[in-house]
Amino acid sequence: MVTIADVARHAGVAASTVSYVLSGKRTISTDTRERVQRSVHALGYRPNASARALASQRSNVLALVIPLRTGMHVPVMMQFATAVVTTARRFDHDVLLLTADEGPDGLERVAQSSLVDALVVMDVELHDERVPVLRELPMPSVLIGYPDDADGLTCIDLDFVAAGAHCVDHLADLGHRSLALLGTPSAVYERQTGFAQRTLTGFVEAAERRGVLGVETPCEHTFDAILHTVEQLLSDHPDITGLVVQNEPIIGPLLDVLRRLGRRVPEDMSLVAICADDVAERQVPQLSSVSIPAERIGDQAVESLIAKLEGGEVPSLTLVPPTLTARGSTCPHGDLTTA
Amino acid sequence: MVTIADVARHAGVAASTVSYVLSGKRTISTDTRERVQRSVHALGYRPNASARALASQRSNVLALVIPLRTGMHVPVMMQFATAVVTTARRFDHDVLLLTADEGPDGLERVAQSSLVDALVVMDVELHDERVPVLRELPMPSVLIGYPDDADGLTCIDLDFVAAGAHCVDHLADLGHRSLALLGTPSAVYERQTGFAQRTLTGFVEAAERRGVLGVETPCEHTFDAILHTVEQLLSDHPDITGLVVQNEPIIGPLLDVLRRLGRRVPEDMSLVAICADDVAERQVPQLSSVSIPAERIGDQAVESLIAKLEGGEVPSLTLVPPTLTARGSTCPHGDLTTA
DNA sequence: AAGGGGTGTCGAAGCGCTTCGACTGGGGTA
DNA sequence: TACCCCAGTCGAAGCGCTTCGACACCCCTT
Repeated sequence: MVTIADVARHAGVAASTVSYVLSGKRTISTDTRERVQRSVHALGYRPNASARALASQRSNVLALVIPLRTGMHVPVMMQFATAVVTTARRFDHDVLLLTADEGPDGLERVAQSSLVDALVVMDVELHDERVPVLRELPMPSVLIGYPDDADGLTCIDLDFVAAGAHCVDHLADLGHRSLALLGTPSAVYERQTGFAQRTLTGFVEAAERRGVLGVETPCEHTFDAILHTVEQLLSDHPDITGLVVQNEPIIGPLLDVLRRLGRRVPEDMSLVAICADDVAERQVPQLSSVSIPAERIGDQAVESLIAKLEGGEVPSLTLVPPTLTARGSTCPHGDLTTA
Repeated sequence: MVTIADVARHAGVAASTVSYVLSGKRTISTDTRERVQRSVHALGYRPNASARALASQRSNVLALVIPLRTGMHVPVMMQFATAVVTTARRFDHDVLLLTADEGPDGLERVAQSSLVDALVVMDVELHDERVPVLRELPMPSVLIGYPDDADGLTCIDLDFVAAGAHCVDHLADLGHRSLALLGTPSAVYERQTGFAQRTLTGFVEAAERRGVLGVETPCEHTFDAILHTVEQLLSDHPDITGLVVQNEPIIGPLLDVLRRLGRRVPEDMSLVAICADDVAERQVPQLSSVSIPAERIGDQAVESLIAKLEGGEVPSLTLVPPTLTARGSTCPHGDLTTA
């Protein structure tokens, strides 16, 4: 392995000069700089990450904590992860992958051993036991999602309350008077997962505001569960004509179920999904949907984290406004002129 | 931050003694050991990872290179990633996440800067430009999947040739004489991705051996593409009664397509999938399938890597034998007594 | 001609740990 | 009794880098 001393010798300068050429932290004459750069190239020098981290107290590594929980939709998580890694690399940082099952201890471990400089935590629950740990940790962190008490934290999330409301508004605007929210598996609600709770809140509030019926039910992932849930729903509330779905993996089977029950989409049943755009576009008919801007949120998380590392101030809570794209799964219902 | 010197002072011993207590590399009297351990606890000491890495030339971090390529099935990749992280933690290692789009340079970067001790590389192509780099790198690596020339490498993979053959054998045993392989998107074949190529090879060879018709076609992910592909297939080869599918995301829509075309599964068309068990079990009917033991392969990859780090010898190529589980999507065809 | 202020470079002191060789003292052997 | 050996501990020397203060040297001012 070639060290900074080898480069210094080769270029005929002191090691510290090489360091300053590489970091740009002091002015170096053009002549010296170029000579050093040539030596770096010639020898194929790569700074040793540990030595650098030890001396500078910066590892240039971010921790990314991803959930491995039941009911989480994997492709969306991967989009977050990918965005985080890609953006981290833009800022010359690497990403250490932690799974949520290490819990709060895992955060303490990587933070207190100075393995990482900062943390990105996904899948935050309303009352998350990692939150107090994050508050005490001697390094910045950013949460994707946010707990009940976001004080002293930096959180970024899609505004799921608005997302739930948008769906209701869209359907209500089309004249639908009875709506249902087909949500995530009940385990997700029981964990008090923020995004699920908030969508529900937005859905319920908007339904009230618009004076329409808004019922909600969790839904598991198996075909039978979907079939049973929808049958139950439609027998309890036969007049439902608008469905909001926040549960990506059931979307395909749900369309089958509706077909099997003789409900055409959108003629008999309008449907709005909260899901990634490509999923919505892949269905037949294409689904009206509120998209999940995973890439944007992942980018933003890393950018905020880097800003905090450099001593900048970032807002405590950033809510990304949702956008609804109307596609072929929703259509007007009833006599709109009286609505 | 509390350092090893603080612990040593607190326990009334030398810093090196603390180090030896922690590493177990020299014998320490029970008395001293316990005193040191109490001090470690009392002060909440965590060794500094960079200092440790610098002094010991071991970072205790593995690199995991995951693909972000078109056509890859995300949930399966996450299963690999999860298994790798979990097993790495069992061996007291962490995992640095790299995306494949950093290419060979990314491998060199993390290896030569001593950021990691070893690498796990997923989604290996038959002629992978990262392979020569891996051969030269001064540290061990394990590939999940394997290139044409696996010499000097350590590779682990499901035996996809056998997987393809198993599917054919299963269908042929049931009396089917005309089979088709519905494969991955053509981009995956064009990249010369090992698993896709090998399944194809196994499928073709087995069809030949069994004296049955075996045609193959790639298939994109959109509904229209699936519909078109299947229609084309059935019009070119109307007598096809057995389908092998290696393309997880199309499984749901494919069942729709068959239904729409009036082919009942399994009465009119038997279907074997190469996919994760939970996906197979979620369908109606449940699918006969060859499962992808992602967890087992991920575990095995890390175990081999750790063994190599400790100087052990590991086989160059480990092929995990596939297992086929018959479920409700395959049934006998024709007059079996004459087959 | 003397003084002052940049600019560019160097040397040395750490960063917190591991590891090597050396030392001590107690127990066994000859 | 003299010797040796081993278990247990210590001190010091690094690992490869960053960073601080010091120091030339040159140019400009007065």
